[in-house]
This record gives sequence, C-alpha cells and structure tokens, in this order.
Amino acid sequence: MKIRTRFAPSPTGFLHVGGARTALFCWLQARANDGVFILRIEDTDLERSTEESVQAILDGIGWLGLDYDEGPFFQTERFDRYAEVVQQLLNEDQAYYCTCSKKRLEALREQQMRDGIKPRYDGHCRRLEEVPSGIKPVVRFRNPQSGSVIFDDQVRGQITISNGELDDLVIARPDGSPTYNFTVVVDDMDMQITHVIRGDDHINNTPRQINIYRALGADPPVFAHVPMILGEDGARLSKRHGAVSVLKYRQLGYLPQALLNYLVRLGWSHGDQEIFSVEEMLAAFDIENVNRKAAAFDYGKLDWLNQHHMRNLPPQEVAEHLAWQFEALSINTDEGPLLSDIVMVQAERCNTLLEMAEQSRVFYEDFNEFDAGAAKKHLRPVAEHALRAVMSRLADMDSWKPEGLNQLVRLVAEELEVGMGKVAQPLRVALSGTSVSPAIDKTLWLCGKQRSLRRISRALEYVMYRASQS
RNA sequence: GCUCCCUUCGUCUAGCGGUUAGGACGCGGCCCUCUCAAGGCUGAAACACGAGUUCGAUUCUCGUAGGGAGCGCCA
Repeated sequence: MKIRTRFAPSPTGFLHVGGARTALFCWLQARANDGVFILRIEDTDLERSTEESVQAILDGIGWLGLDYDEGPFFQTERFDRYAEVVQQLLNEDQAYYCTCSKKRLEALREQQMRDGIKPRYDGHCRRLEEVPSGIKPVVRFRNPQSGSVIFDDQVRGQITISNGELDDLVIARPDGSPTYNFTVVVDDMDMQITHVIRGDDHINNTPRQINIYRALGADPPVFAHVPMILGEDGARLSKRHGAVSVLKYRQLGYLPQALLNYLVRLGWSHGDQEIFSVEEMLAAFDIENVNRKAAAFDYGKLDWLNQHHMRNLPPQEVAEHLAWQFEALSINTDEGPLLSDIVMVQAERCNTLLEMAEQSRVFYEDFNEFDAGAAKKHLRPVAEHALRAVMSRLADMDSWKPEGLNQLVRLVAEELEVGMGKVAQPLRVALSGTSVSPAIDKTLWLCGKQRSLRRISRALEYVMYRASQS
C-alpha cells in the first residue's frame, strides 16, 4: 500500500521548530517511500484560528522546502462530512445526545478530583430516551467500557490503555460543530492516511481515536509519536524563550538546509553522521529509529551546522539566501563584488548569513570613521611606508586577483624587512576601518581596485594628520 | 489526585549482557597564522538511585526519585 502521511497544524500561531520537525518527519516518511505528503489545516476552532497563521505556516514549510502533494485541506470546509458521520454514529447507537449542563459537569469533575480519581464523564445521558425541547444537546461518542486499547507506536513501542480510563468524549457541540478527536479520525480515514506522525502530546488521545476508527469500521493507521523540543534551558518552549516561528531562523541568517539538518538530528541519528543533505536524510531516515526523549534546542550546534552548509553548498546557491539578508539590511549590492565571491571568502568566518551580510557591508558601502582602537594601534606614523608602498604597487596592478594581491603584500613586507603583520594590519584598518576582516589579499580583492586605493589614500591622510598633531 | 510517557558527558547522541562507555557541538591546552576565523593535534566531561535476574549489567525486570504529557463543548 502506498504510504500517505499528513502534517495537520492548527492555525492558531506560527510554525515553530517542534511543528517543523514533525512536518519534516512526515515529509521524509512520504518522500523516502515514494508516498504522498498531505497538508491539512485543522481550523475547527473558529475563535482562535486566523488567516495570518495559515499564511505563516504555509510560508514556513515553503521556506523549508517541504512540498506537499495534496492540500492544503481545511477542516472548516468539511463540516457537512463530519455532520454526516456524526449522524451515522447516532443511527448506529455508537453515539448519543447528552444534555448535561456545563455546571453539572463542573461539579462532577470537582467531586472526582476530591475523591482522588481521574475526572471523566460519568455516562449520565447514556440512556437518554429523547432530548427535551428547547435544549441543544452535544453528541458524545459511546466509548467501550471494558477491555483496553493496545497499539504499537513506531517510536514508543507498545502502549496499552484501559478503556476504563477513557470516557465518552464530545464529538459535536450544541451548534453541531465537530471536535478535534473526531475530525482527525474522519479526516485521516477519508484521506487514507497510513502513518500518523505527530507530537507526543497526542499519545493520550490515540486510544480514544482508535476506538472511533473501530466504531466506524475502519483500520487505524500506524502511529508514531515524536518527542517535543525543549528550549535551551531544558524547559518547555514558550513564547518567552525559543518558541519562535521558523521564519525567525531565516531572519537570524540560517539556511533552511542547516535547520533541516539540525532538526533531523534532534532525536534521531544514523551512526556517527552529523551532516546530512536532504538527499542523505531521505536515504537514511527511519521513523522507527527516532528517540523517545524530548531534546533541548542548541543554537551552538545549529551555528556549526549552518557554517558547514554555508561552506559546502554551491556558493551560488548560498548567495541567493545571502541576497535576502542584504535586502533586509537595506544594503545595495549592485556596486561591488559578486555575492558568490562574498560567500566563498566569508563562509568560514561566519556562523550565519546575517553575520556575513553585516561583515560584508564594507565591500559595498564606505565607512564613516576608523574604529578608534584599531586606528590608534595600527594607523601610526610607522605605517606610512607600508601603506605608500602598497598603494603605489596596487595602482599598477592590472589583474585584480587574490594570488597577485597576496604576492604584492608579501613583497612589500620583504622589501621593508618587516613581518606581514606590519603591513597587513595597517592595510586592513585602512580598507575596512577595523582590525578584523578576511585575509588581506581577499579583503583587497573584494574591495576592488578603486575602492582600495581611495581608502588607503584616506588612511594615509589620517596617519599624516596624526603625525602632525604629536 | 489519576493515567500514560521519559531518564548515557553541559547539550545532541552511539550502545541493543562482557567496550579503556564511542562520536558531535561547546569548553581548555598546543600547533598553524597578517586580524578574526577555519584547520590539525590534544585534554577535561556521562550510564539518576536502589533492589533483583545473571558467572557478569549502561543494556533485562521491579521499585524510588526527578522530568514531561494528558485528564475540555482547545487542537
């Protein structure tokens, strides 16, 4: 049978890393097995669902490249179908009307808590003959009262829950709108989902869902409950820390490939391999090898992976993502080096594309003044000879390539009989305004001839001015 | 409170009865070096606890402790 998986977020917020990883696992399970990946929006909560959230989720999985084959389906567009199934269960006496007031339910619950037992519906309306007029009843699923539900979770192994722990859950509200545990089953059944991969906060819902499948005469799918992702401090992700949209990671300068790589390794491993391209994930991923333990998110490792991918992906491809950063920083890159050249030089020196863009601004825009500390240390009178020597030779350069530039700087150092540092550091400050930049030949290369000459000349003026002041 | 789930270096993990408990990130040291990086070498760092089972437990079983989730007319 063809594997069919689905990612079914509710649009009450953005797509965060936990959801993104679940989506990734669903996607991998489908793609690796020539299956189908479906996107379904669970928007039955009219109060909290928003258009913006739907868009944020779509944008998030779009950025990650988790393309879907069917959908997005919206549950709000399937209300007729749910009503039909509710009626079917009612007709078969597998569901019943319940007129219990919320007040009674609350009192019941309080009493049960006091008695130290698990709060659950007591079946008060199980034998209700007819609904009094004027009362809008809810519909409850008639859950089996004995026996237990046993299922084999692909991640957790066998899980057993006694039916005695379950109660008759509401499947339709007074206004007829369906509830979550019911719509999931109807949808997964109708969409012929074979593998339900979701967060482990749904483990407790699974047995009751399985009972509904059985009542409908359908075979339950395979379940796989993946652990959640914790914040860096090991506490649950909350709005306060870490629970941010995956799109935030784009803003922070992470490549989607890096985030996917990080996410797939969180709770899953394949020998000692740390680096995975999407193709490699597809080849090696197996949902059964996913860990049971919740994992803490670690930005440090994400940084490392991000740098790795920035260095190893084709520069041209990374450049496209880098362009997004420059745009976000309002840096015009029309006049200056190719973005792919920036990537080749800067990738190993940065953890994120954001850093890369910020540190490369100097190749596109002039800086206002020298960093005080750097200037004080390196733009001293003794630097004059070196700067002049370099400048005059640069003026004669016709081929502006790193190799030639490197030779040139070395030659100057040799002729002046000083170490490379005595030439490179003043030059670096002259070109970048700071004491930190790529290797000096690369810095010259990226600055370009005109810009380099102009900046060295300006630095010389600064050096002369200082000399005159002392 | 009740039910279910989880527990190897700080973090992510390997391990599937006998290992000097391996790798990765991070951290320390050394080397390289024109700055910052990157790279190379190297060091510190873990089986939550207690009983069993066994010739032998990180590994199997049961407790304890700690953590998480669920117990809605939310999803």
